[in-house]
Amino acid sequence: MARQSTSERQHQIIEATQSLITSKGMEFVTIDAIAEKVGLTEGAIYKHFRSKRAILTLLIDSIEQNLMETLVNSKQVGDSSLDHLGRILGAHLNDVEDRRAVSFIIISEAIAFDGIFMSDRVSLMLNNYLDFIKNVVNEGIKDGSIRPDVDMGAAANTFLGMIQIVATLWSLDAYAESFKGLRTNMWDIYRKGVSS
Amino acid sequence: MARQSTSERQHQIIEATQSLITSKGMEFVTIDAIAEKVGLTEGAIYKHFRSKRAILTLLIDSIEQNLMETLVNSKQVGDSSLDHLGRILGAHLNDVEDRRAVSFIIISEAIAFDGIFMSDRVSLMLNNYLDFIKNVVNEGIKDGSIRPDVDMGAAANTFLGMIQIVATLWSLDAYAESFKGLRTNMWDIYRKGVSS
DNA sequence: AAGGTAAGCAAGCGTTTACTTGCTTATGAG
DNA sequence: CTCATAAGCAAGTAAACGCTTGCTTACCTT
Repeated sequence: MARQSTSERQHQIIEATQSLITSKGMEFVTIDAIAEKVGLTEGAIYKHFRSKRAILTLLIDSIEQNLMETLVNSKQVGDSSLDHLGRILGAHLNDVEDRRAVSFIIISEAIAFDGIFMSDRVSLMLNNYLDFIKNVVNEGIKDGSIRPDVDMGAAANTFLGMIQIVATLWSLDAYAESFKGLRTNMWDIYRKGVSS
Repeated sequence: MARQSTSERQHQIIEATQSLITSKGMEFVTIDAIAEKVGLTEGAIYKHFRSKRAILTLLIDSIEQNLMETLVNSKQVGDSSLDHLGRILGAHLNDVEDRRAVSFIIISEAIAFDGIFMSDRVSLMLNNYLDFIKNVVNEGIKDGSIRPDVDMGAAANTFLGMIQIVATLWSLDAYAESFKGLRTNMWDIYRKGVSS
């Protein structure tokens, strides 16, 4: 109905896209579906974005930002680096539970989309993420909460793996309930695996 | 050129499909591309399969079979259940290195394809896989190689997570070299996490 | 050798989908 | 109030893709 500015529309459009991905899956993300969700026509979308790729690119930018904010914000005073990792895991699995875990769903799904370009972008995001985790692990070795012979890369990979598999299984709906226990129990295994 | 029987063609077709997925990604898997790879025309594919879905279904059947064979075959005499897990991990990561890890790539990619149906099939496969691992963990608790307070579900999930993340990163080409070390180092973390 | 079965091809159909075009109209600056 | 700007719509284009059709031809059985 009411006309709105491009910046507002852009925001609505990436929100709609995000919502479509989590609720229906990547295959249902068409310009038409996005337009309908926002309350516009297909053509109008192109007043605000040059292409579908541009939409997805901005979406990934926004996801990466959220992701990194989660990483930074979950650190609390008095936490060892190992505690920090535990909180990050908790925060991510919360996102998964709350159906806000586009971050990790998209990793799986976006890969198959738009060929090389998208892969490169997602790959960059993942490497940034892994670098952050590696850094936390490194701090953990310094502050003594993580044993010094742990390989940072392996620790970061395993950590991300735990999150991704939960997101994957959830998105397949293989799940439903068995969540709360899982979080504690997976963390228990990881913690014992890396703590000194 | 030469005519061939449906059973042979079916085999060639799922091989070609598998190869397309690993080399180019799910988006390049079209009937036309498959046909070209096999050396046929599009129409001829439909002499051997009712639909694209039928091709993918048979492919997943074949993948599941390979997967389960790997699980069973990697057990060696004298191995504890924990050792068995270690060998399974090794076998899977070998597959990833050898670009034969369709099993895990497809988990990510096929989800986005063909809606609910495919998801259900993949979900079933994953649950079968996880059940097997849970069982090995359970045996490990009995034979004393795994500590008794480890949650079987969490242990199985974490295990699968390690494999999937490596496959994901590899398929994104975020990798290349840093592989050999990773295998040992990830296993080191996992082992310490679950062993008694 | 004959005939039927089924593998194969070339062409086309119908749908989906990203994107474009030509026009209308709301909005905000001067 | 005026008018340029840009948001929006309806309709259309072109390409991709799954699948079908009508016909041909290789192969196996008898």
